[in-house]
Amino acid sequence: MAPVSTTGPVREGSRRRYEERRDAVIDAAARVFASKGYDATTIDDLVEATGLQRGGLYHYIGGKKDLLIAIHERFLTPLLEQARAIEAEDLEPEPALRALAYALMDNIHRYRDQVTVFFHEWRTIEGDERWSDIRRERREFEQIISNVLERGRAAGRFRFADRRIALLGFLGMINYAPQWYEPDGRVSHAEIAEQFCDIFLRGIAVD
Amino acid sequence: MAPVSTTGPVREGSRRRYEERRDAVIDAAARVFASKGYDATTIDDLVEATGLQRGGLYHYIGGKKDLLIAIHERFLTPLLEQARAIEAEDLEPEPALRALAYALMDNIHRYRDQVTVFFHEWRTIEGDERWSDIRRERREFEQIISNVLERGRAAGRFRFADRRIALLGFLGMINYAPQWYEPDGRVSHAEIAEQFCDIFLRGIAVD
Amino acid sequence: MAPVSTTGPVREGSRRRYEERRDAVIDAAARVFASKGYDATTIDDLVEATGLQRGGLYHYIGGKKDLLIAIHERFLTPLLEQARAIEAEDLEPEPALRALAYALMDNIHRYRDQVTVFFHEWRTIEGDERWSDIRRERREFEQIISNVLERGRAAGRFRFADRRIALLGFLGMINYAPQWYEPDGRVSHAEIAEQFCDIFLRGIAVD
Amino acid sequence: MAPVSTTGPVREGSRRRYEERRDAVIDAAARVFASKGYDATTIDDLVEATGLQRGGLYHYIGGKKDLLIAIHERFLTPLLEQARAIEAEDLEPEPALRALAYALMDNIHRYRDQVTVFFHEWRTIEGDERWSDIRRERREFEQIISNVLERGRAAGRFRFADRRIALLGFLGMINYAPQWYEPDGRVSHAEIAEQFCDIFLRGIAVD
DNA sequence: TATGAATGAGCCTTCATTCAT
DNA sequence: CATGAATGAAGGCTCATTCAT
Repeated sequence: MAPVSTTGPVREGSRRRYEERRDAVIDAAARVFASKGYDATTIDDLVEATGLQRGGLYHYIGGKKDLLIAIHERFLTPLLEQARAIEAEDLEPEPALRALAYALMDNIHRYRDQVTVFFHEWRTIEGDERWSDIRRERREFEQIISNVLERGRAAGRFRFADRRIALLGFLGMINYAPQWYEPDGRVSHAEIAEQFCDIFLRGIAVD
Repeated sequence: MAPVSTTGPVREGSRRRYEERRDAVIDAAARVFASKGYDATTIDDLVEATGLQRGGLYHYIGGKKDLLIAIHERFLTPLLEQARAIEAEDLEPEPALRALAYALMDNIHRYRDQVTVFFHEWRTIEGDERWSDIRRERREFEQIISNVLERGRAAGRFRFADRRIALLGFLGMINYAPQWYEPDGRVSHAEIAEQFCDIFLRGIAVD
Repeated sequence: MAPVSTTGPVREGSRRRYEERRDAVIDAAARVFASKGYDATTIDDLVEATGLQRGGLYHYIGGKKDLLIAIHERFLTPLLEQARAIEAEDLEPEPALRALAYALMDNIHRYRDQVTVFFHEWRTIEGDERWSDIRRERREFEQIISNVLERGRAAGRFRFADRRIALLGFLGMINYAPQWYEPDGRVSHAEIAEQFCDIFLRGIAVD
Repeated sequence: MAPVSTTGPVREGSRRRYEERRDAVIDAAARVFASKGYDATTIDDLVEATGLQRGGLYHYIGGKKDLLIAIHERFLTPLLEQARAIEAEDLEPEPALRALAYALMDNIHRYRDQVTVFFHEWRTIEGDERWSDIRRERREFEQIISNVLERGRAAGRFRFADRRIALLGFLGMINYAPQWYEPDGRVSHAEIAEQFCDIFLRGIAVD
């Protein structure tokens, strides 16, 4: 490599390469965790899945548990951004709920491994210091949906005996999907979101 | 007491005591697994939870993994019996679905620990030989619900774009409950089932 | 049972029954030890082999290790008696050696399990206090053979470079038999003893 | 050193070091097994004997049982090579048998611990998949000796009632040696082999 | 950066033996 | 004599992580 380019660009480049590899490690871990479970996965499984060596792996991760945190950030951050964007659009309650359902289902589709991992292993990181951040983000996401429900009710468009129960029913329909959803299945993730919304919205519709 | 009758009752009694203790072990295990997770639970945790010693524990279980099987049977068997009884009653589609929802929610309420454990750890027993039995029972339960949906549609009472998606939406609402349900919460499990049915049944109702 | 006979005969009878059962336990243990090895055999294996229960077994044995001692006494005592009897007969060296070889081979044939067990597991009881007794008996048996060899040499009938090596060669031929001998084999144990003697005696014969 | 050549030798070197240490582990295990017995030897005994720690030990072995296989290969492979070489020399029956006896006794002398271990513990690996390989090698070794006996008989030099019994007598003399042989004893292993051959060859000689 | 040998705590399980009934 | 539940020490093995090279 030429000495001229070593200072600036190279450091940029090496940092980028570092982060690319790190992301590749996280995704590989998500894949393995999703298929065997977190505890049943050994560092050697990750070594095999990443093509790195045991020691090399630790250049990219702090430890096995950190991967769980990283895996979660991987899908929750973009999901929350989408939800905030939808909220900012100030749509009518029905299309807002549909947009949120689609975003969530799209997230499940895109980050299926990551979502699956989190779904099964969140208790593992429950005691971790970063758990509160994750918890806050999840709460915020749920609050955005809850707000839409409330807006619909206030506008006389939605009705339900208990808003929280309605919210949890809505979330349950979609969040249960990682347990059965298959990317190449008969029904696409977008159609699933649509059909769930059809049922749920008619279910809470006034009239 | 005549010598003839001594063997019978005594053996009966000791067998009963054995099974009672075994059930107590399984329930204790379910409680601990539900709170710490299966992998994070050590045999010593179970020793502490049961009051037995390490070796004594193994009189009642074949191994740690067997507990997972036993825990599942604990709640799935009565649930399936209830579902079959409901099916045998030959109710109208709407009350049939409500009865099934109630049974499922009641099951979650009663066997909360067991359901929670299964929900998180079923993959651990996926490879086990007894897994196929469990799988079959679960399939049968789902089929019973699916049949109700089909009957409703055939009778012109229900409508949905895809029966399987509707089924999974229904199951998702309820099966997601172990993730948030608290026995002493504001809304009872019966009310939860009722509200979910209100939404879902209106959501798929014709008219 | 009539009260009259309880005093004398009954105690005799019960003691005999006790010893019969004890012997049955020892033989069953020898059979299992011979086939699976001492360490690999569990008390439960013996429970199964004897038809007794765990606790009941301990009425007949002091412990697992004691069985090893008992098993050895089972074959060594009669063997030594035979050897002493042969020695007392004051035969010529050749027939004396043949008689001893036959006695040893007969012993292997009769107490095959016991001999096999001892052959593999004698080190287990090496530290035991009763080991010295066993050792002494074995020494005495070997000494009897050694004496015959010496008598033969003194009489100008046998020749060998080293008496101990000759003795060990002779013992090796026969003692190695438990490793390959099968009771229903083509060649009987008596014929084996005979052929070994044919070879060995010609091998050390003067002229 | 040119970068190109660094990979090769270095890997060679580390592989060699690995194998050297592995052999050291196997020999240490043989020593301990020979003195205390396989079952009575704990992993901690091996830890102490090797200077490694528990986990480090498992870099070199697959498990305790694997050591037994490795220990056997350690002495059987060179023995079989020697036997094949002797066979290839096409010696007269008498010197051929002497050469084989010497090779076997030399093997016992050199790999005393390993032979002792195998002698006592072969049943432990009887069920192992690699057992058939070992069995085959042993059979081949015995067959080589058997062939010599047959050649001798065909040439009118040897006589015996049954070739297999003669073979087993010959093997027994030598194979029994690990039970009593001591390296620093009065008679060397070469002399032992010689004296055994003197007796056995005269024993089966024609004339 | 990369390697992989080494660590050592900790896990699940087995098993000979005891003892209240 | 018989039972079998209970004991508890000990064993083989795994695995996340470290660190000298």
